Amino acid sequence: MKKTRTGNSRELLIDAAEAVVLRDGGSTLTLDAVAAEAKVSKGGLLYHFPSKDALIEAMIERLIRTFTASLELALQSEPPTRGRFARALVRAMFDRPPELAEKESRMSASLLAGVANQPRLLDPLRNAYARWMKAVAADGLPPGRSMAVFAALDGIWLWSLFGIYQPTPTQLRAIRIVLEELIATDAS
Amino acid sequence: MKKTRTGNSRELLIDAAEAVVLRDGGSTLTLDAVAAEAKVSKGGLLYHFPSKDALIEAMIERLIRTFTASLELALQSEPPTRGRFARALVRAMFDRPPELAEKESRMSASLLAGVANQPRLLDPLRNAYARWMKAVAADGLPPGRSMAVFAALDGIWLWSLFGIYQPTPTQLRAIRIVLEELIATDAS
DNA sequence: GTCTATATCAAGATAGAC
DNA sequence: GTCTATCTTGATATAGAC
Repeated sequence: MKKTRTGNSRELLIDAAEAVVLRDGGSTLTLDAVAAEAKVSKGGLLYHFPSKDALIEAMIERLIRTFTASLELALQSEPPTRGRFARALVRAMFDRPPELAEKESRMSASLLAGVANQPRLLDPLRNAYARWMKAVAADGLPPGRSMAVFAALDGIWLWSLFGIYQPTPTQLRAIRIVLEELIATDAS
Repeated sequence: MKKTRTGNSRELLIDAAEAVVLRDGGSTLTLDAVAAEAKVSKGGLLYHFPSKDALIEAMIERLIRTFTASLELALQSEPPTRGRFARALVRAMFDRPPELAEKESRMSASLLAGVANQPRLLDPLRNAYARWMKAVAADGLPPGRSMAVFAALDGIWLWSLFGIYQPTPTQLRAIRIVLEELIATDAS
């Protein structure tokens, strides 16, 4: 713990930024709003994050860390048999506390939206996916299965991200069963 | 053809807006840029679309119409057996000319991004999904199958939308086969 | 490290002439 | 229906004091 640095302030500022997005939506993510939320002046904020992009990048990285953590957790309790990674993905997506999932959805949507035109900011996400896709490829199932499961989960995520469609709990259960069968069934 | 109205001008302006987005990205979709592209003044543009939101809404509606049309086409050549809608979805997504798909992806991403904070503008998309989900529910397959297929297609779409991950042709083929088997296989 | 004050700018929208 | 000119706002970022 030698290096406290400015690390803690940064985390607090990211907290504030998240609070703003969750409370008022992504379009209100302005430096003023974040500074106010953190009870800091804009100058103070800009000391830690020299630009708004830097702030957004940090928010994205935190979001990825959070998801990665719950994926790791799910992985640990999966037996190392074929389809392990796919099973962990399914659990990480479906078994997340609903209100947490809802928050992360809104956060993700706002960030994706704010960032879609500056592809560079999505690099951390791209890197994360590249890693996951490697795991998918090494998952031991017949070709395409794990990736199809991954895609389906991301499809549901997309619907929720932009409020495009809200599956009922029954529908979600049905989809989950289909995906789990896809993982469990032997190649045809 | 009695009502020509301002319809044609509107279409030309939407063409221009699309051209701007495709050439320079979504963040450059400004009234000035669209007006310049259409060789019209900003005032002229605003005569037809009283606000930028109105323009974006029209762009979204056109995009939905386009996709709906190719889905209808795919539907027509599918035999009316169980899983018809799911099969049509698969074909509409996979068999689209690649460079067209790429354009539509970029368009969609820019529009989604610009609009994520004003959920009302996504209403046309929500309505379209509501219709499709009805068709999915009536598709005749075991519960969750058609919807899982739909989700998987949208997941791949999401990856492409934001350039998150680019599946190889081999991977795409493998996924497609998995999905088609999911549609064709009897309930387990 | 944090603050205030200010520069700068881009963009949406309005008004009114033609 | 289309144009020019202008208003207004809201946001990023900088400069420099404390």
